[in-house]
Formats: sequence, structure tokens, C-alpha cells
Amino acid sequence: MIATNPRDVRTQLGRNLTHGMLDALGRTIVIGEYENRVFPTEAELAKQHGVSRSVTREAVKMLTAKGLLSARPRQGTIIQPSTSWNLFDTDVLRWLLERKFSVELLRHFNQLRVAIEPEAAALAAVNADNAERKAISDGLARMQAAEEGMDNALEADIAFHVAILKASRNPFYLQFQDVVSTALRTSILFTNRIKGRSASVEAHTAVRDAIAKQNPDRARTAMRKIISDVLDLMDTVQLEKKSAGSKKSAKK
Amino acid sequence: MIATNPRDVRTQLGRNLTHGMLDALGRTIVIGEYENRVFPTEAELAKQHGVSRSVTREAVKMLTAKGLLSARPRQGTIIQPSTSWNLFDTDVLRWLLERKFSVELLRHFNQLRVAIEPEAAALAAVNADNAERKAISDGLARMQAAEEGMDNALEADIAFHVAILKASRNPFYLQFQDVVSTALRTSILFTNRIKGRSASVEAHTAVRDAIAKQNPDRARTAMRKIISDVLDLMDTVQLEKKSAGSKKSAKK
DNA sequence: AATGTTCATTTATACTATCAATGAGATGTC
DNA sequence: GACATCTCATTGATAGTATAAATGAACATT
Repeated sequence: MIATNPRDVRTQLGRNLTHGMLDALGRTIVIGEYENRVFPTEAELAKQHGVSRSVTREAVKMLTAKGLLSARPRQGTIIQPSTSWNLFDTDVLRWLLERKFSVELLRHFNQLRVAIEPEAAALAAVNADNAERKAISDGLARMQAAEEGMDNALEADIAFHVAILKASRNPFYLQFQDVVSTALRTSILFTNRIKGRSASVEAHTAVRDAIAKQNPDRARTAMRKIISDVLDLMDTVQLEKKSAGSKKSAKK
Repeated sequence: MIATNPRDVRTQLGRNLTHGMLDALGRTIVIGEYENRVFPTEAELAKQHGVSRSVTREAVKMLTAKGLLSARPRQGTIIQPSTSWNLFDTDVLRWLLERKFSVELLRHFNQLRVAIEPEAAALAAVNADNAERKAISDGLARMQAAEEGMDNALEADIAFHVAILKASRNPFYLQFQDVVSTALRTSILFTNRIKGRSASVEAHTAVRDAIAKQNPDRARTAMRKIISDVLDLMDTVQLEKKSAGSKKSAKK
């Protein structure tokens, strides 16, 4: 069924067979391809993908490292419940998005952002040095330039938010760069169609200014506003869909 | 120097040689053992640990999956900058804590908690079902029991906070169970020595009640208070240490 | 009947030997 | 000195074989 030959695996994604197989397997697992089917044994996997068992073993080991699989003699290799997947792993995140687009997932993304980024902004207000403040201002400048078509709005937005994460000077916050980037990239598929121009340059300016003035509380609330607006927008759209155009959804 | 024989690796940690080596290597990398030394080649690693090259390769692949290593032909295996380590990986987290105890790390932990947990509480207030609310209440009850020596205060505390993460019904928040647990376990080494009894059962009760009444805003602020109190405590202690007992540190 | 015990079987685990591909650095050539 | 070429250490990949661990069934024991 899923028969693949080595050349496919090689070209698909990855500098070598193992990475190619990692990607292929990871994707099919996350998609749920094996949901009601037993996961193959090492030997079968190797045969299916046309690679040696060592390559297979290494790919499987990488997937267990990311929490997707576990292997035990006699029992075979089995898929772990999705609760034990490491969702902050770049690969897992990518696979998650490659399956059908899900508003639910996007909402979860933003529910996370609304926790992380306001606090990151507050930390940045306290901890940022001049270079980091400049990086934030540069991001903002790019957003303004994008308003007049001089720059890419999405990339500018990402640059701004990532700069703040970096300025927080907390290694854990740095880890969210991927999540935030992908969340923004995905949001645009959904958000901009509705709101025409995401804009909200003023809101971003408020964050920058608060950080410049080293005011953590103002930075936090300003950032919170940006993201909770997105969340509210998602909720209203969701409601509209539910009431199927018959009744107007109340609540602003 | 680091010469190990297979039997050590086996017994150290892990159901098999690969996992044993994963743990041994991971630990030494995170400790910084190779900071100013070139990382050995596959062949050398295998010889040093007294295992075959395949085992070594699998361990290395797992470490690359966690972001600690990268390997390229001719160049060899090299340690990635710590910024690309996956800090939310259980193993990485454990290795991080096994090296010398660091107040800095503990502060970073709690700076993360102060972002996550209040928002998790708010989500729980909206999303929790009866079973989840009961789990939260049970955690609180255990904390009260612990007050009178009828239960383990630390485990009760962890149960309470984890129950809230679960009740948030957001898969990303679930991922923080490990972080929160280890943060609490580590905190106690530092916090309880100072404050006698951590207690603050009332503060936890406030969170529980807000969630029971499905009031997200109150839940958020109540939870925020719990954690920011810990952070404040850490800051004052830090200040006291700096002023070396000469001047009293002001500020409550 | 309930409870250990042995044993066969399946599957991951581990080792060895061997060859291919790669690419950084040394070497040579113009 | 710039550019091509060679070298070879190192990862990448395969094949074959042997071992160890987990499971369940058959069997023996109480």
C-alpha cells in the first residue's frame, strides 16, 4: 500500500535515508494513517520503504525520542497516545499542520500565545538591551513598511514577535519561536481573509513603546490585547458558522 | 577517562544499551563536559562506552532528534548550541537539573509557570467538566490533609497544578506537566527552607473556587498570585545574598 | 481449581564486517 | 594566487548472524 522506494524517501525530505524515513513515518503517524491498524514491525517497515533495517531502526529511534513511538521486544513498535507526543518539536509541529487544516488547532495555538507572549513582552521590558530593543523596533518598522507594500506583512509580523521572545532572555521562551512563527503563518490563511488587512500596527506600536519605556505591565496588557483580539475573532467566526447564517451571533 | 563498560550503561538507566548510552551522553553534553573539547567520532564513542557502532549511531540519532547534536560526513558529530535544544523534552529537562543546582534555572522555570498556569486556570474555568473539577478539588483536599501531616505536601501540590493543566483541555498546556512537576520538586529544595511551610492553601482554594464558579478572570488572577509570590520570594532571597548580610534588602 | 513453571515463538536488540557517499583540507597545476 | 584535483577520515547504508526479552500456551504442582 504505502510502498515507497529508497529514491522517493531520499528526495522527499532529508539529507539522508534515515531523515527521509523519519519524515515519511512521522507524517503518516500524525495523520492517523495507523489509527485502526497495527503498526508494522521493523522488518516490515524496512521492506515497505525499501531500506535496510538499520535505517529503519534509526528512524524509529528518532520517533521514540520525539514521543511518537515506543518499541519493545515481542510487542513490536507501537504508536504512543498523542498526549505523549512532544508538541514543541519542530518536526511534530510541521506534521501536525500538514494534515488537514484545523481551526481547533489554530485556536489552541493562540490560546498558548496569549499566555506566553504577554509575559515575554513584560520580561523584555525589564531585560532587553539596546540591540534587542532595536530588533523589536526594526520589526515594527517593517510592519509599517508593509502597510505601504514595501515589505512582506507576514514576515515582518513574525520578526516582531520573535524579537520579543528573544529579548525576554529566558531560554524557555525562546523555544516558542517555532510555535509562534507557524501559528502566524497558519493564521494568515484564516484571519486575513476575514479582516482584510491584519494591520493593528498601532497595537504593536504600543507594545514596542512600553518595552522601550521599560514598563512591564503596559507591555503585558498591550501584547495581550493583540492576541486576545485574534482569539475573539476566531470565536465569532466559529459562532457564525454554527448558526449557519440564520440567527446573528450576539456578543461583540 | 569516561570509559564505561556495557554493563554500566545497561544498569545506569534504560531498558537497553541504546537508552543507557542516550542517557549517559545526554547528561555529559548538558553538563558541558565537551564545552572546549571536540566531540568524539562515532567510532571513538563506541569504543569509549564499550558498545557497537550501531548502538552508538542510534543513541546519537536520538540526541539529534532532541536537538542536542548534528552529524555530517567528514565533519563528524557536533554539539548544537543550547538554544536549539528541546527544553520541553523530559530527558533534556532531567539532564538540565542533574547538573549543579541553579537558582537561575529555577527562576526561568517559574517565569514560565507564571505565564502558563494562570491562563490554564482561566481555560479550566471555562472548559472543565465535573470529573476534572473533582480532580482539582481532590488535589486541594490532599494539600489540606498534608497540612496535618496526613499526606505528602509536595505530591499534593503537584496533583493540584497538574489537574488544572489537564482541565484546560488544550494539548499544548498538557505538555507542561513535566515542567511544572520538576519545577515544584526543585522549588521545594529552595523555597520551603525559607518559608517554613509553603502552605498558601487559601490561595489555592481561591483558584479552585473560581474554577468551580466558572469565572476565568478570577481563576487567572488567583493563580497568578500563587506563582508570582514564589517569584518575588526568589528575588528577595537573591538580593539578600548579594548584599551579603550587611545591608537589609528593602521591599516586602 | 488455582497457581506456578517451562518452553516455544516472536520481535526488538546487538554485533560484525564491508562498502558507498561525502566533503573539508591538502596537494598540485596553470 | 586562483582553480582544479586528490585524499581520506567520517558518516551513511547494507547484510548477515546471534542474543535477549516479552508473551502466551502448554504443562506441572499445589
